[in-house]
Amino acid sequence: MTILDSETKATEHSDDHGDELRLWLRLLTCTTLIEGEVRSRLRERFDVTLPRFDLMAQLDKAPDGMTLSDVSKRMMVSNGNITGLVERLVQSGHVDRRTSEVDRRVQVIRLTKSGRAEFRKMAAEHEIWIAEMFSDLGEKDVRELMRLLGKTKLSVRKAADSGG
Amino acid sequence: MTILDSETKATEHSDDHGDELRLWLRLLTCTTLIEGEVRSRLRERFDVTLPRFDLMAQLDKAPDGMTLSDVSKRMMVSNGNITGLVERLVQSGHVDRRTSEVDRRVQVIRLTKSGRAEFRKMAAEHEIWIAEMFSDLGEKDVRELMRLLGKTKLSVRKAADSGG
DNA sequence: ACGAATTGCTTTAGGTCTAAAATGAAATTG
DNA sequence: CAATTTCATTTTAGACCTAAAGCAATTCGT
Repeated sequence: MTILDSETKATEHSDDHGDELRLWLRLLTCTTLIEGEVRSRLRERFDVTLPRFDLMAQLDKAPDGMTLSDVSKRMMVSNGNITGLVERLVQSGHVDRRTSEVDRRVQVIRLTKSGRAEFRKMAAEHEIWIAEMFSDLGEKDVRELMRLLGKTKLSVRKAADSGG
Repeated sequence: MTILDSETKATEHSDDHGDELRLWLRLLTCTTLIEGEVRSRLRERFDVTLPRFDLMAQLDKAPDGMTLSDVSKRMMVSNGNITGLVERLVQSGHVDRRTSEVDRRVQVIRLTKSGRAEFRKMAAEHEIWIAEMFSDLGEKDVRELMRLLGKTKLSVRKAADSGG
């Protein structure tokens, strides 16, 4: 993987990138399956969408509130997206939004009392659903998967920073 | 993991589902990172969206064409979604769509000649991007991740079938 | 302090996605 | 064979999402 042997590799070791591609597709399949299942259960059980749940999850971890930029970074979605998402959650009374007094560009949002209560109920069930979906994996599997995905995360970030 | 000790577990081992939740969040992060990077590169390099690329990838593997239902199942997205996606690819000349002569409900779609050529070019680069993103993982890591994600896939499907 | 860059958010245009209802074709059933 | 059901697809209504442009507030360099 150093610069030196990358040339060597390119010639002698041919371009066998199929394994990584298959790995990526499998990773994507797992995520899609879980996400779809969570989405459908959230809808049936609580009549809430996944993005709203995710946003509330971020806010639940931040009792002092977050700025829209914070949320956007944490959720890894675009700024413009958050504006509309928050607007709907404000309308439904789950989220409180106010302009910062220190910097009038900034909107600080936080869960309302009822929003937090409702989220906690959903989160409790959600956690059980997830555990259920991973229940065929032993503790060791979970640890190992966690480790390998951690490594993957770093690897992807490195490639994204250098190449994009 | 047997049926027998599942009861024992439930009582003595409390409800520590945090590990699985963290695992899920990490899995989601990895997928989101890779997907975002691929999306942005496809856009910059080929001015194509990820869903279009994905659909073309499915069609490339099926020289005799696919029905919209086939595509919908393979891509794990809703039927209605495919209709619009295909329509745009037909408009841009990448995909050919015709009604089946055996069953007039069915639409058979396939890549056009130019659509296939264009896809192959994109796919070649795409494969390199993916390999690059996983490049910090050794062969052993890749194999192990593949195995664990396979196990995860089965586990999720089981939970989805029984619980949903 | 003052113009330029930056930052935080919103708006816009357009694509993607879902669930649910609707349409039309084929298969099944009494 | 007519009525019903099933199946493939489309339509609808609405939410989600991005990239890019726009706006307003702040900060920076001088």
